[in-house]
Amino acid sequence: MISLNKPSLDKCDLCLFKQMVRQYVSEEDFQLLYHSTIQLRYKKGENILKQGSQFSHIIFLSKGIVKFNYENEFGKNFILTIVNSPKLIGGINVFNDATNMFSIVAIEESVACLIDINVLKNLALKNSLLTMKLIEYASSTFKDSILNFISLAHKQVNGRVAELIIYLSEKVYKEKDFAMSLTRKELAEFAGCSQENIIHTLKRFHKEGVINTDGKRIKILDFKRLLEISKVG
Amino acid sequence: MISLNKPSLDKCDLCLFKQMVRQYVSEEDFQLLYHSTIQLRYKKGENILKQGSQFSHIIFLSKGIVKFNYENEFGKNFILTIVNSPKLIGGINVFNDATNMFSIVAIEESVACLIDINVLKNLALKNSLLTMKLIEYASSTFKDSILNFISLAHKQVNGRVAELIIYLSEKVYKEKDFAMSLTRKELAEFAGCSQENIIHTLKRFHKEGVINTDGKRIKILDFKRLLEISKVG
DNA sequence: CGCGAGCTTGACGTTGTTCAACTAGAGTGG
DNA sequence: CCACTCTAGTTGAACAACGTCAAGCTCGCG
Repeated sequence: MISLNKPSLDKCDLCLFKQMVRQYVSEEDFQLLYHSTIQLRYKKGENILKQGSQFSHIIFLSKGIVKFNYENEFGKNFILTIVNSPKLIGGINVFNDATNMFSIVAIEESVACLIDINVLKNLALKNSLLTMKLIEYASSTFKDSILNFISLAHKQVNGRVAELIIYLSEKVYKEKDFAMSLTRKELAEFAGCSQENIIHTLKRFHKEGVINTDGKRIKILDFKRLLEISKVG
Repeated sequence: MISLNKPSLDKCDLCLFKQMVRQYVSEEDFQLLYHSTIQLRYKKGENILKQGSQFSHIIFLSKGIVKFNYENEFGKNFILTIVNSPKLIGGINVFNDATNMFSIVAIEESVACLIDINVLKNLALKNSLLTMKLIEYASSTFKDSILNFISLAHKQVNGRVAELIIYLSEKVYKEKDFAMSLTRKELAEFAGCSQENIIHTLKRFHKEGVINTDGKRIKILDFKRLLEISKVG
């Protein structure tokens, strides 16, 4: 965590989350929330939220890309999902005050607003509609992650890598031709296989003319074929 | 679905969910909820809730055991988790009115109360605390399922089967020696491997004296060893 | 220039799937 | 009461997928 700025109201206007909250609460309550929010900047690789820590803030990712990382009892990492801004993250267990199920780590320079959970809870107590909207907002991100994870779980590496490329292209980088900020090791943690297997598979796709790889740059050449591979598994 | 009875208030007293709701709403509102609830009995193998269908009821499983089943685009099934009564199930996307992510299927004769989602929503709108409690209640079941699934996802079959046996023993049947109502095929869908692999693995465990298998009956002989296998993966 | 991190390669053994054949028990109908 | 069939379970062999290992490569940086 590098800088700690009180966000200007200008910046907050760009924040979809605050826009949403604003619809349902009074200006007074909004100001309360605004003053209990801190905006932080994260460098690549920094933890925004640590697995096992106490849940204290709702996080709105206003800029950057993050990974949801789960570490098992043997120190092995799995990437549950990767999401792009702007998005409300880490908000699923808002009303379930437990510890965080996973870490959230910036994989590119990111900016996040940390909204105090207790202040938000107090607002929500006064306002059911807000509560519902919060849940709706938070659970959709969560649901996507899970579906993504389920989908990955029982496919062979070919299918998983194909799906992963499509996911990165469509949901994260929003380009058919993108330069990832993920290492091969991270790709492996995402696909749930060994690093070497990722490399072999990418190379195979490259040779077959499905994609073009050049270091961290991936270009999708034959989307239809890629989709087919991802489906057949 | 066999019988369709209006539950007696007596029976409702046993329903943990209704007990919970009762704490937060007026008797009048509770009656409203009560009259919009139907209680159904399901035979083994019957769908309580179908993947892809519209979300219309919150389900309280008052008796029986169910599986959460996910079917992919090729008709292949995966069991996400198996839960025992009493438990609130299928309630995670209450405020996210989408379609159901998975099917819920009775694997033993079960009884469930279907609570009308719109009536509940109206109550929740008047009562934030209820909303929060609902979320809390529903998301804890969901969270467990997910953790369970993540844990299974990246282990080898040995570890997955060991974990599965422990799970069934501790969370579902609550005995070290239990008679499952699951077929080998279902075990395979739970562990995410082939039926034959399940059989081979169970046999190996049997030979090594870790468990005793006799058809659908499983007896854990060496729990410590089983735990070890499940951890190492 | 040398070092280290990330990446690549191919060989090899292990794990897991598929397939085909077989067994056992339950239900059915002549 | 026996033959037939259907389903669940079991077995082992062949084959494919995958992880591991060990070695080498490349690029950026001190």
